[in-house]
Amino acid sequence: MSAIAAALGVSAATVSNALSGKGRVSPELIEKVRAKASELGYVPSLTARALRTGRTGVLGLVLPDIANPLFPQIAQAIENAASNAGYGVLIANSRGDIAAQTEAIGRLLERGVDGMVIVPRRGTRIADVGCPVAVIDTPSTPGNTVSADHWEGGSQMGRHLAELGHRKVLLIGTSASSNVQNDRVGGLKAGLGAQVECDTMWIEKVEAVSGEGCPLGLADKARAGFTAFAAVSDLSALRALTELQRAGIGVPETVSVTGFDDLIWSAVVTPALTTVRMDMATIADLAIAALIRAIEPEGEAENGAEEVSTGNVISETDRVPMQLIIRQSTAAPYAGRTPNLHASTPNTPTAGEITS
Amino acid sequence: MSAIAAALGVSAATVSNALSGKGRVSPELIEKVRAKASELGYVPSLTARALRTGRTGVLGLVLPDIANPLFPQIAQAIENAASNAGYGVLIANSRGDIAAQTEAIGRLLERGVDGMVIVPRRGTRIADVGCPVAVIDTPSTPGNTVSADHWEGGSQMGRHLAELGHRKVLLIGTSASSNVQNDRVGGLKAGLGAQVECDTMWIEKVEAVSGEGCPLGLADKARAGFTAFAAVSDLSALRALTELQRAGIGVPETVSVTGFDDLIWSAVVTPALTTVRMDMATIADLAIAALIRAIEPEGEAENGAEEVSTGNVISETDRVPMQLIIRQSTAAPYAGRTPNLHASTPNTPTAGEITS
DNA sequence: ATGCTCTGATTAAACGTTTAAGCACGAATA
DNA sequence: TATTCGTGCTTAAACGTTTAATCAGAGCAT
Repeated sequence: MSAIAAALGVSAATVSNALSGKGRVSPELIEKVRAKASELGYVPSLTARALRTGRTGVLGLVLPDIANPLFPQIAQAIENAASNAGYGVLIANSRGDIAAQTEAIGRLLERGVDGMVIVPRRGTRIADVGCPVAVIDTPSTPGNTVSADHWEGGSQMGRHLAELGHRKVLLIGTSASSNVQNDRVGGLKAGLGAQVECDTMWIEKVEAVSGEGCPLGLADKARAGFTAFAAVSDLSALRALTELQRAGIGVPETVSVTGFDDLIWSAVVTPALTTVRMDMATIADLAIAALIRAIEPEGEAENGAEEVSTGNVISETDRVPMQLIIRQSTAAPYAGRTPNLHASTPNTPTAGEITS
Repeated sequence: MSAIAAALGVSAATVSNALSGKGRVSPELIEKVRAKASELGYVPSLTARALRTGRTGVLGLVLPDIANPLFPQIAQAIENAASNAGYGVLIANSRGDIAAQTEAIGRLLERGVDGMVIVPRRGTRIADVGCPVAVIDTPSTPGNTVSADHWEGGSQMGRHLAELGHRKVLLIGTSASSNVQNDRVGGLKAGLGAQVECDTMWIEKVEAVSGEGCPLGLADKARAGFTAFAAVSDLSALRALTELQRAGIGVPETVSVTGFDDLIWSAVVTPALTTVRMDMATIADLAIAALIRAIEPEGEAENGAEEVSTGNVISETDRVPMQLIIRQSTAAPYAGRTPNLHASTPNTPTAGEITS
């Protein structure tokens, strides 16, 4: 920057003003400065700027169990939204335990992030950490900034299943302590309506008894009359799907299987999974926007309130709708009441056809 | 820091020296400074330090298609290794195209990262970017810093299959232009040995003809005598597994299916997938170590070479072994020559057993 | 006693910005 | 004609460190 100033015979301050458009600089000079800057290949030192202004232009992203297959989607969406807004993204993982989570938050704070988005480990509440925080969890948890409307997504899926004619469905979740899973289950039940019988299986509980990775006994359930298995995540859906297939139970001819999140493999397995997808892009946009609103000084806020708020930030809309994606893993139940049984599943050839 | 200096009646420089142990400070004073520092809850300003020293303590991580399900593993391992070494990790995604990749690199550079680890989009070569770079690709590509020994992993898997008695196996990859997939295929062929017949199917090619997500026609292949389907990634393996199951072909009783990478679902599907896992933790450690070696001034390098190198950095070992994980999706072929056919698959009950 | 070296500390500059305050000058106002 | 004002720029301080250079004093050999 001083090089530009020297080359043009002006002061460094003027160059700064010219480039930022803040002070009073003549239009012609601004042009000359711009020209010289790009001629010299000037890139501002974000470090120096950070030191002076106290803002680093970096946001932290803390994720719970990083092994979560949803992570790529989230990270990508956040990174995208942040970099569109001119911010960088520093990652930190709070693998599992709460101690690691607070430690990760501490590390981000030390690096001077201007704010952070946290998708909390299930059940944890984020205390005031000393910088603006956007929490992505589920609308029903207090302190949530923005998230997918998991309840409504479940309800869409429930209606889909009910409309197909299912009257006895098994809901499958992993952990009963997860807010988002509970919301999804709640929505599912609501969408299915009062006239359909449903039961909920929490995988964590059956694994506590029978060991990790144990069979879920889904074939028995099918024999007991369940015609649909609505998992609350695609991973569980995949588990259900393969277990049923292995047992020789046709999906979707005999029973239907559904998931949540539209993970990478959902479209690729046979039969392709019917699922519901969250709109991570707009969730990320909203979260970042809320964060930035808290970070950057409000133009009109003349009086007081100069401090950036240091707690959880809020968004104008805290829930964004999910999208039902109907693929091949759902159909009317084998003994369904719908008359056009086969017509409703044109894309699902029988085993014989698929191998021909 | 000046607060500490004032409280103790010494100069700020002395405090700095005391805390860093660099200058000449009396032991007692060092103690007092330490005490005062923690009493006052002093945290150094990394920004100011960065401005002064020119090093930010931040590493960049640029990932190819961020939707890659391997991403969580990589990100977690890198973040872990970096933060153990006292560095932060800034992420950037080069979704697909090369332009985005160079743009992402540029953004990281602007933020003043001290170095970056790049897992390149398949086929791209990383030019000198102006800071130390660790490339994680595959040992056979030039410029690679460190990576899993994909070839050797393939060879392990090949031997496993050959030992089980398979004599005709189908290799399944997605893209023929991927270096790591080619290495895996090469290793597979070598491990299978000369006496087993094998064919390679590139999914990208069949999808170019039949459309994305089309059936792969694997049942036909099974009927044509292939007894094992060795995919070069777990995603393809999953696709193969479900397609075969759907067609009523038993895995592993009739044919075996294997994958690569031990992704999240591999252990959870039925039958659990036999696969080979890469040791991302030590890969990340090596990459970060190599990077840091290039970044931090060598203690003994008195003369010249003060500049940090600005190109691809090298590691003492460029390949780390993969680990074969044998689960339930592999067994001797139905018509195999091995006499103890059933004894070799104790963990794989038949369909009838699993549903009892 | 004088000069030398070693020790423990201080001073001051520097990193590259931003920004409040000041200054000179010409135009508009009284 | 004297005062005020707006414009276009400069000066200087500040952000919080690090580090080279300097310095005062003590111990020690000459």
